[in-house]
Amino acid sequence: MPSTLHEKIYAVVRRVPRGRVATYGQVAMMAGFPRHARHVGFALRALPERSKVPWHRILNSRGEVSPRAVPSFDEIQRQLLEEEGIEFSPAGRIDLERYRWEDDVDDFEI
DNA sequence: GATCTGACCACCG
DNA sequence: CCGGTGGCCAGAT
Repeated sequence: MPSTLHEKIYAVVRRVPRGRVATYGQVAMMAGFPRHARHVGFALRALPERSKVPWHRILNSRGEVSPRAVPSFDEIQRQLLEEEGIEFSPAGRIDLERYRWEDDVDDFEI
């Protein structure tokens, strides 16, 4: 029975639709860990690059790409998001009001 | 098992 | 929006 913390988190992240984003805290809450936002980051960090899990759709509360240990990944993430039609502000930030994923609403976009 | 670290968040000013 | 503070907790050492 593989329901570990990571598994649950991945399960939630996997449900994030294309062209939408979610925050770490949001994912944590949906996974059933109201105050374990950091573990979401942990779980995603442990994730292999070419995983099916859309880790790039996870942003921090301010709607920007979280700084990673390896800076190059920031650009990769941004590129992936732009490919999905998500626009970045000049400051490299995303309008959460516009792109935030809510469990109820799973379609209608770009 | 104590200590440190971290892809964070809410809260306050 | 920005920066600092406290909190929360699974891994790594």
